[in-house]
Amino acid sequence: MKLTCQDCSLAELCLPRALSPDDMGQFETMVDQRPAMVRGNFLYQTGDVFEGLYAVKSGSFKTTISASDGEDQITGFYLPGELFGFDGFDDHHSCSAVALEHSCVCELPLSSIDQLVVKIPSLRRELDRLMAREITTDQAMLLQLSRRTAEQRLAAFLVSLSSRFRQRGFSGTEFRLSMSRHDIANYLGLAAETVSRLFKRLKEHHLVFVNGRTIIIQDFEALHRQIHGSESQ
Amino acid sequence: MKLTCQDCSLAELCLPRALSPDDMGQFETMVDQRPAMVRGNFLYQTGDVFEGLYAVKSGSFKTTISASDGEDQITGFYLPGELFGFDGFDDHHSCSAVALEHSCVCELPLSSIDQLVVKIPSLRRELDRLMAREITTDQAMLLQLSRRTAEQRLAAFLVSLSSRFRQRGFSGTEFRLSMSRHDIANYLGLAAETVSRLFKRLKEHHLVFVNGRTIIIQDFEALHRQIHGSESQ
DNA sequence: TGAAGTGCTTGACCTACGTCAAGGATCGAC
DNA sequence: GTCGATCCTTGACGTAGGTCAAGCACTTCA
Repeated sequence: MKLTCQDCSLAELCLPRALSPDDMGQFETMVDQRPAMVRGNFLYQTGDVFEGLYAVKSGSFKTTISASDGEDQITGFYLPGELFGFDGFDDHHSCSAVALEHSCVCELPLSSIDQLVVKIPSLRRELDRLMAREITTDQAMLLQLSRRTAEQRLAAFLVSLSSRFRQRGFSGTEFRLSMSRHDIANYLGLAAETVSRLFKRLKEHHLVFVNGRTIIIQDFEALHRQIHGSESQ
Repeated sequence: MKLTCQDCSLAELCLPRALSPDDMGQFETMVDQRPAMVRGNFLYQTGDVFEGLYAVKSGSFKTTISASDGEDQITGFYLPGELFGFDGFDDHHSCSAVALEHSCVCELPLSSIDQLVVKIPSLRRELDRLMAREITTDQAMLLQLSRRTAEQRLAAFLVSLSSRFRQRGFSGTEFRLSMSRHDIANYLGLAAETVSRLFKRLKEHHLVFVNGRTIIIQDFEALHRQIHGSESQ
């Protein structure tokens, strides 16, 4: 029982957003809905042959690259409506994608992409745009990691999640984290203990109410201010 | 007086590498050679409308994103034969490109790209590949910045430059850095003083001979070993 | 209802690297 | 050649955040 893209609640956010109703009809015949995945399942792994792009339908994912020694590095988190897998366009995936919770994706197979972009030039443009955005967010993250304090990184992380949830029609001030403290720390280039201490401080200063993985943003302005240099205290 | 792609010394490295002789003929009618640039000149700046991709013909470039406060973050260095500007596919450039020395680029205008990829499907595939590689290197850099010590980062930087020079037919063991200590530090998320001290140590341990911007790699193996955990001294 | 596993928090301690400051080397302009 | 400006080096010192260790709070499974 397949849900059409037109009926999907994510239609406005997902890839077909850029398409005319006509084109969308063509588009959705190409999209495969994949079986649901449980927490910890791999959608693909480093080195796997590139087969297509994926859109998160429900749940969430992280992508990781493996450090030759020791622990992996998380390179991104993906929420419903977000497209990922661009790292594979060079034939093989350079990272692995793991479900963070019970999740479901739609696949846009490579072969379909090739056929579709010929018929729908605006799709090609949209894919370029998304790929460029992937580059841009990675580079913004580079700046994060090398020029921001632990406090600023966590603030930026929360603000980013908040705005992505809001865009998706969820609350931007109250949400549940699908990733562990450990994952957050890894992504932000910190130790899990540091993240824990920072959450405590945010809570004490009444910027954010934190209870386990439940987040309620209380002072959005102050959080925003923290991202750049301004001392909070 | 325009040099054709066929006669260019970089033909084997640059974008047309993936093309048949026939296609290359078509390709090179579309490429514009830009006037030479001096050190410090901007090829494009953050926010500029995306006009096309650039291939380094001679010299070198850095790309930077601006931190809202204070100093910019360098996101990449580009050597002869390398293509850059992918960050602009989302309509506007998200970073600035600056010449590090007297340099020259070829431009592949966006309009030409659109025309060409229709006629030459392998070009489209090659562009996708390069864009994916840009994502992959950015993500590798994320790992660098969050999981490696200063020493490991500098070793990785030198090894990367070395192999890129070698690929381009230059010596992989003896080369001149076109960027300042400050730029290297910025790129690697370190202080310039730290980079200076690290070069001193590499020299003392006879891994690399360093004299100003001249680099001679003496013990490639040991340098390689440094990239991953193995303690040197 | 308890036992084991996993994730989170907190404290005590330590170190890699940043910052500040000063001096030396190099380069380009005239 | 010499005067500035820029770049690089070196030392002294401070600190943000890592590491280690222990205890707590869940969830899951029987």
